[in-house]
Amino acid sequence: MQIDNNILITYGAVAKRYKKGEFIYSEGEFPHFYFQIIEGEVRTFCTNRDGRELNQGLYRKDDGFGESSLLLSKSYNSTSQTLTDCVLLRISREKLINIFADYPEVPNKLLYGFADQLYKKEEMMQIWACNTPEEKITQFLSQNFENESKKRTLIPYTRQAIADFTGLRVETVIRTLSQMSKKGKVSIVNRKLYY
Amino acid sequence: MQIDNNILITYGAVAKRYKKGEFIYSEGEFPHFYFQIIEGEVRTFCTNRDGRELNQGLYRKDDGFGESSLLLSKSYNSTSQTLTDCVLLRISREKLINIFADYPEVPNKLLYGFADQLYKKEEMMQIWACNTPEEKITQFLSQNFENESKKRTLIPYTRQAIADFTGLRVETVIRTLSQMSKKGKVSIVNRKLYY
DNA sequence: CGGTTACTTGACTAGCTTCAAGCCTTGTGG
DNA sequence: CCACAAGGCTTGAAGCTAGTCAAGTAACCG
Repeated sequence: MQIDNNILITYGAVAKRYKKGEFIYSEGEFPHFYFQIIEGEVRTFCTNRDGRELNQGLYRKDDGFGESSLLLSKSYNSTSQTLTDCVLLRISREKLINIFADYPEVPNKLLYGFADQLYKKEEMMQIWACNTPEEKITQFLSQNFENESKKRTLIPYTRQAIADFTGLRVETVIRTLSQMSKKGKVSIVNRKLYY
Repeated sequence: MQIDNNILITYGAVAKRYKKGEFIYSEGEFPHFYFQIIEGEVRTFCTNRDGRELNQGLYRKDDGFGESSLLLSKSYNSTSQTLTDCVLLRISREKLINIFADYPEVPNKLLYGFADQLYKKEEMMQIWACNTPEEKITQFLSQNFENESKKRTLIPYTRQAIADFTGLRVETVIRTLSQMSKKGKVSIVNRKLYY
C-alpha cells in the first residue's frame, strides 16, 4: 500500500473503472493526477520509432505509478496501459501535496514505496546486461516469480509480453523457451508456460 | 541537494576521500550506510557473467546513491565506483532514520530526489528501446548533454564508458561515432568527442 | 622517454531479426 | 451447440549487423 485509500478519498480522490487494454496516460503528455491501483494490473512502456514497445514497469494492487513525472511536473516518458480490467484511484497533484503537508507520515511511507520502485527498475536493468536470450528470460522470470522447482508456477504473460520485457522478438522468445523447456528450466504444457 | 550536509554531519555523518576508480560498495553486499556526494562523480553498474559492465546510474555533487537498497535492507544489486577523485559523506541507516523522524521536511524533500532518480532511470531505459547503435548513442547524449548545435559541448566520457551506458561494444561505439561525425551529428577533434 | 591507456581499423562470424506461412486455441455470435 | 474469426503460438529460411578477435596507432602521464 503506497497511500491509504481512505486518506486519498477524503482528499477528493475518485475511483474509476478501466477495461483491459485501456490507456491511462501517454508518453509526452503533461501529468495532472496521481494514480493508485485498487484492483487489476497496469504496465508502463515506451515506444520507439519503429513502434516497438519496451516495458518499463509492472504495477499491481495498491501500487501507485507515474509519480516521478507528476512530482517533477515533467511530461510522461512512458505510456501506461491496463493489462486487466482495473479500478484506479485518481487524485490531483495539488490535493496530493496537501496530503503530504497534513500527514507527515505519508511522504515518509511513500519514500519506501519509491525505494521499492527504484530497486525494481534496477533489477529490470540487469536484464539488459545479460548476453543471451536465455539469460534475459531467466532473469526476467526469476525476478518476477518464485521458482520452486517442484511446484511450478504458471506465467500469466503472453510470449509477446515477455518479449516486451526482455527486448527480444516474439520468435526469439518462443525458440528460447522451447530450448529451455528441453533443458527442464521451464515447462510448456498446452502452450502454457510454467516456471 | 538531497539532504542538507549540516544536518547529516550533526547526526554523525563523516566525510571520506576516495581516489578515482575506487569502489564504494559492491553488488551482493548488505548496505549499512547512506552516501552523499560532496565532490566528484560516481557511477553504479552491474556486471554479467562475462564480466561485461552495464552502467545503471550516474551521480554528481549533492546526489545520494544506493538509497533504495539501504532503505529496503536488501543487498545491493549494483556496484558503485568513483569516476573522479571524490569526497563522500557517509552515515548509518539508523542515524538517517533518526533524521527522518526529527525533520519531517527531510523525507518530503527526499521524495523529490527519489522522483528525480526514478525519472532518470526511466530515461535510461529508453536507450534500450532504440534499435540502432546510432539511436542509442544519440539518446544517451541527448539526455545527458545539451545539444546547442552551434556551441558544441565536450563529452567527458571515454568510448568505453559510452559503451557501458548504451550496452554496445567499444568498437561499435567508435564506428558509430565516426559515422555520426561524417553526418555532422557529433564532432570528433583530436579523438575528443563533442556533441 | 617509456609505459600505459585509450582509440582505431579490418576481417570474420554467430546469432538475432525479419519475413512468410501455417497451426492451435479461445471466445463469440447466430 | 457449432462455425468461424481473431489472436496467439510455432516453424523455417535467409540476411544483416553488431560482436569478436587481432593488430596497430595515438595520446597521456609520471
